[in-house]
Amino acid sequence: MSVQERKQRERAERERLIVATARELAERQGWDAVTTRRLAERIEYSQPVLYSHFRGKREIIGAVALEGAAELAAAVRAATSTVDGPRERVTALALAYLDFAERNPAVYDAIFQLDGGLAFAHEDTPEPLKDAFAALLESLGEVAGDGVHPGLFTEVFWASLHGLATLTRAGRLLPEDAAPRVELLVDRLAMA
Amino acid sequence: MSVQERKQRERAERERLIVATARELAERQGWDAVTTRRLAERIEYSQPVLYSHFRGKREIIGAVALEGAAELAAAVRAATSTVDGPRERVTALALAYLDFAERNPAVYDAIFQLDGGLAFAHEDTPEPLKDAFAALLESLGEVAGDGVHPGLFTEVFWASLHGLATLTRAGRLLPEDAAPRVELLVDRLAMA
DNA sequence: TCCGTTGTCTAGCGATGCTAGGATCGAATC
DNA sequence: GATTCGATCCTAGCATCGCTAGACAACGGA
Repeated sequence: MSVQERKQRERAERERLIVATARELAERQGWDAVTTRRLAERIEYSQPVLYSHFRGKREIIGAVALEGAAELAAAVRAATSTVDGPRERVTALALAYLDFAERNPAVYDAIFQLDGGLAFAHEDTPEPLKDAFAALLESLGEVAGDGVHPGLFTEVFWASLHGLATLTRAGRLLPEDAAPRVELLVDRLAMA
Repeated sequence: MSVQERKQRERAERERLIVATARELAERQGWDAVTTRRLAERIEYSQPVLYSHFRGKREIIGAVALEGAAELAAAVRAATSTVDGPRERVTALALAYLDFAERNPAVYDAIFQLDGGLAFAHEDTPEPLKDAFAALLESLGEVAGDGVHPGLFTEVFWASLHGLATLTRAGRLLPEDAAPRVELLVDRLAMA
């Protein structure tokens, strides 16, 4: 029994190593640099080992995405928990969200841009993704305004943040004016 | 002289063929299916011919992006030109923008998601891209509100639309609620 | 001590973007 | 009209990609 448990532990540990290495490599050199060969070399195993843990590269991206979604949810909650006032919380949320996207571009891509083979907007959506949306909803639902469904409002606000994040990082928007953009967005969208 | 001119015409014609074929293939089967081999086969030339027109696949994507940007600008102007009232124009703009993204997903990706090797937010940004932004600015600048820079407002509104477009198409948002999302966005962001 | 399972690696497949080098064709010159 | 010469295009190939088959070794249980 104990032998099996040890092997399971080692296997789980190796899986964490794969995900962490993929993430680090992606963050450092971009997802294009995350090839199965390079990844295998970094973890000091051969390529086929990766396929004993994941179906393919997509699933590895998906694993990074889930890990990142949990961190994003935590970051948002941490940023809003210490702030008084609904409107101020929303501002803090927006800044925390954009800050996360800026500091973890590869992870952000894994969550929202790349195909990690994850389901969205269904009941079989992985828990971390639903929880990340829930974290947004907690603060944004307060400022949806009368007669506006909190979920709908959260979707719209989230989409705006997502647009700012991706367009900025893709070089479509200059990062200098990030602050006034957030200010404008919160001023107009948040009621109360 | 006439011989050279004919050759130039034929060359330009072939270049258009390459771009049109790449676009059609991308729209039909996704950008992943647009390989240099398949593209070469479709235009009935060998692969190296592509490289006598473009530096590589990136530049082909860029060419599709420029063509698409011009069409997007035209679509936005067409949708807004026949509408009375600033607010109504903005609603029409938003719907036209999202409609374009939905009906030309591959082209939209080429413009805003993929790396087409294009410069943005600089003075050396290609004209069609600057003009597409200008087309948005024409209608959005009217509803920026007092003391708000029209360019900044346009950026924020555009980012919101971009977020809705990409999240919807990536399966992150359900398409059913598209209409109320737009309504909410226009209601809150547009002043006047 | 032997067997069988489990785990890992080497080697290779088809496909990718891109390029070198030779063949071919047509226009200009004698 | 024959001949050169440059432009144009294609065949063939390189390195790399994601992924997999099959050989091999290591180790627990009989």
